[in-house]
Amino acid sequence: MNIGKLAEQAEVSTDTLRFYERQGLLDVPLRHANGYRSYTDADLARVRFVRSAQSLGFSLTEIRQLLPELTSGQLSRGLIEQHLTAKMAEIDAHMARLRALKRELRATFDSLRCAPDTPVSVAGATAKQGEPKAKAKLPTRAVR
Amino acid sequence: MNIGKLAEQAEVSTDTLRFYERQGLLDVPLRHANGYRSYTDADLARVRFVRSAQSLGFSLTEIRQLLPELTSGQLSRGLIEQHLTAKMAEIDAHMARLRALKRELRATFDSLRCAPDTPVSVAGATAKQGEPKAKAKLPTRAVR
DNA sequence: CTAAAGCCCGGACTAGACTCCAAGGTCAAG
DNA sequence: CTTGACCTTGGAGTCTAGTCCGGGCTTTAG
Repeated sequence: MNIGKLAEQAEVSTDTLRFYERQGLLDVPLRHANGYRSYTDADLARVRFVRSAQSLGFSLTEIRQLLPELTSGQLSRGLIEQHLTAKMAEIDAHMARLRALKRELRATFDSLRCAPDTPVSVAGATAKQGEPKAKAKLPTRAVR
Repeated sequence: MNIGKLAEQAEVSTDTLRFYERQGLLDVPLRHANGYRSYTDADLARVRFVRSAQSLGFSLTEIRQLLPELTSGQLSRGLIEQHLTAKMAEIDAHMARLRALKRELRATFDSLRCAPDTPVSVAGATAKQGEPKAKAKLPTRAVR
C-alpha cells in the first residue's frame, strides 16, 4: 500500500502520515525499490488508533507513550499491567474533569432557564471566586 | 482602573488584556490624559466572562461570537441555550468515547491476566471501521 | 532628584499539530 | 514520448492563545 492509499483509507492527508512518521507515531515503513513508502494493514490500524486516541483528547505525545504497550507483544506482563492501570487512572481523571465541566454548563444553562428575560448577569457566571486572596500564578491556562 | 489593576482583579496578565483587546474580546478602553488605558467594572466583568467561557471549553473565536448577544442588553436566551446544549452534546460524545476506550483497555488488561504470555493483539484496538465508503474530505481536524 | 514601578508600543517568539510548497523522480496511459 | 498522477525531500507557513522583549515615557516613594 502506497502512502496515498493509506491516506485515503485512514482519512488523513499524506502530509499527516509523513508527519506522524517523523513524530515516531508510525513505524518507519519499508520502501519499494523506487523509494516509495510501503504500508501494511497494521499501519492503517495504527493510524486509526492514533486518530481515535487523539479524538479522545490525548495529545500526540501521550499517544506516543501509549504505543509501546499496544505493540510490544513481549513486554513483561507486570509492566503492561502497570501502564494500563496508570492509563485507566488518567482516563478516569480526564472523565472527572469533563463531568465537572458538564455540571458547570448545566448550572449556567439552568440559571438561564429560571430567569427568562433577565439580561443574564454577565460576567463571572461560572467563575468561582474561590479563595479571594489567591493571586497565584497569572498564566492560568484553560481547561484544554 | 489601570491595566495592572484590572489584570490583578481578573487574574490574567496585562499582556493578555492587551491581547484580548486586539482580538476584539475587550472594548477599546478610554485613555487617561497620559495615554494609560482606563477600565471600568464592566471590563472586569467582561474579562471574567471570557475566562469562564473559556474554561467551559469555548475558544476565543466562539466567545467573540457570543459577545454581541451578551452585550446587546437582552442576550437572547435561545441562542445561548443553543450554544450550551451543543457544548453539552460534545462533552457527552467525548465521554462516551472515553468509556469505550476504558472498556477496551480493561479487556486488554484482563486478557493479559488470563493469557500470561500471549503477545497482546496490537493495532486497531479502538478503531471502529464505521462506514467504509466514507472517503470524505481529507483534512479531518481533531476534535479539540 | 533618583530609583522603582507602572504603562506604552510594535514585534518576535512558543508549542502543538498540522499544511503547503518547490523541485525533482517515477509510473501508467495514450 | 509526453502528460498527468503519484511519490520523494527539506523547509517554511498556519493557527491558537498567549508570553516576552526592548526601548521609551510617566508616576510614585524615599
